[in-house]
Amino acid sequence: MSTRRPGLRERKKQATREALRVAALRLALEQGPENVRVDDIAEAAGVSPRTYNNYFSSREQAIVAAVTADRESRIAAAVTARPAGVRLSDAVIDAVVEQFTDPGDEARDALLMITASPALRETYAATAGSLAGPLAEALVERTGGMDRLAAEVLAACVGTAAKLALQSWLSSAGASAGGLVVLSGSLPDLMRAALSPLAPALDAAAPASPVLEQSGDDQR
Amino acid sequence: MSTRRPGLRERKKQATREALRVAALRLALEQGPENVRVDDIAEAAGVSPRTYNNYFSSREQAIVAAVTADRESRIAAAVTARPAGVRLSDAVIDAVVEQFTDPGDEARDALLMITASPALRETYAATAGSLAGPLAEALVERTGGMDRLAAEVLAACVGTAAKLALQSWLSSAGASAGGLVVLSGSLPDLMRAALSPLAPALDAAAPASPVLEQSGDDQR
DNA sequence: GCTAAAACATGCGTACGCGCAAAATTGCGT
DNA sequence: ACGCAATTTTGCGCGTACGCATGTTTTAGC
Repeated sequence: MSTRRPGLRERKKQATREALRVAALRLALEQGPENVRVDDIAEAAGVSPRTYNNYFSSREQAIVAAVTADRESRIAAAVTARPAGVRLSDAVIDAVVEQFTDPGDEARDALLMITASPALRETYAATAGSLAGPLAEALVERTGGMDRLAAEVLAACVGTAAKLALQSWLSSAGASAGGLVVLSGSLPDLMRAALSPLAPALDAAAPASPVLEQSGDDQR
Repeated sequence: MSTRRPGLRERKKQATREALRVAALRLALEQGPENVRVDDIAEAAGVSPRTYNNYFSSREQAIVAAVTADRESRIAAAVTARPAGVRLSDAVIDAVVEQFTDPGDEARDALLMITASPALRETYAATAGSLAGPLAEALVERTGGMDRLAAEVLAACVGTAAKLALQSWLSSAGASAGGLVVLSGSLPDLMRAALSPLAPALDAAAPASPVLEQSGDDQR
């Protein structure tokens, strides 16, 4: 009675998804992203090509998913894990920067590959825009009842800023008319710079109920 | 005394693009969005199917483009056109709301159709996220030298907020686990509500605006 | 334990997205 | 006016995305 809840069916689904992620990443690393067809990935994962598209709607998604995986929920968790005293903006920015700038895993070479392929870059950057859901939840929880729409908006904006930072960092080219210009800088610095314009909005949205909990409410 | 000389070549390009937009919208309205193939649109516009994809990278884009067209530049123009005294947040919010909530044209039925099709809804909402470029330019110009990255970030966030507002407005369904919940409201109100959390960030980013400062605090 | 319902995997067929290279069109110099 | 260079259009082909129908597995109900 230990591993009950997920149900056998759901576990198989997750296993298949995992297998596809792993296979996609491995093949992409071995043969280069452009030389991998979905049929190859499906075959390596032991499923039919059609099944692949039941899990990922594009070839790049599977490869990138192997790196991003559950980053969204990790960020949300990191936000709620911050001590209650720190300002909301600091909590959010630190959490996002921490989760994005720490490849940690063996994903280093994977990130290198993603950097090299425009299609993968775009998909990778797009994942940053998808952290809205869990983060919004975390915002509501942390502020003790922030306006729901405001939380959604701010979470989505954080994702947008992170996405911009990633794009800037990954670009180094294609800065044509109206494009971004400034690069040069480490990813943590760049991401902080991209997120800092949002700090006033985050702090301004937190005043709903300044309930103080365990320790002192004042910080720094 | 006519307009500039974009060159005959460029005019033909715009004409082709226009023809594709019009044809796509007309066919979609007549036969329903799902019953229109790109070949049909291309044929109606008098070009080859391959040429279609030189102008639009998806079937939905052409249909939606007939409605959105040059909304991005109109918003940017509206921002710069606001008198210099008003706060940046008011200028931006008013401009965005004004441009998004005025279908004006005969696009009313088109919007109705877009509302009905999930694929079109997504593409339509995505256009909101694409107003970043011109708007960032307008922000820099209006504030007289805002940080470039900050301008990009804030412009993109305005687009994100507008996109969220549109999605909420267009949804009325599919609010499953973690999704948005409360809707019910006119689009202008909804969009103002979605944009207001960003007001502090916008005002904080305006460096030197020694003008009137009213105590209006729309943020509770 | 058996049966019905639901969910999933798979094959097939259609349409789409786009890279590539040849053909057509336009811009410009002389 | 002519021809060359740049740009655009077009046909072709490959790989992808997905709806639909079917067989198979899992869950639910009795």
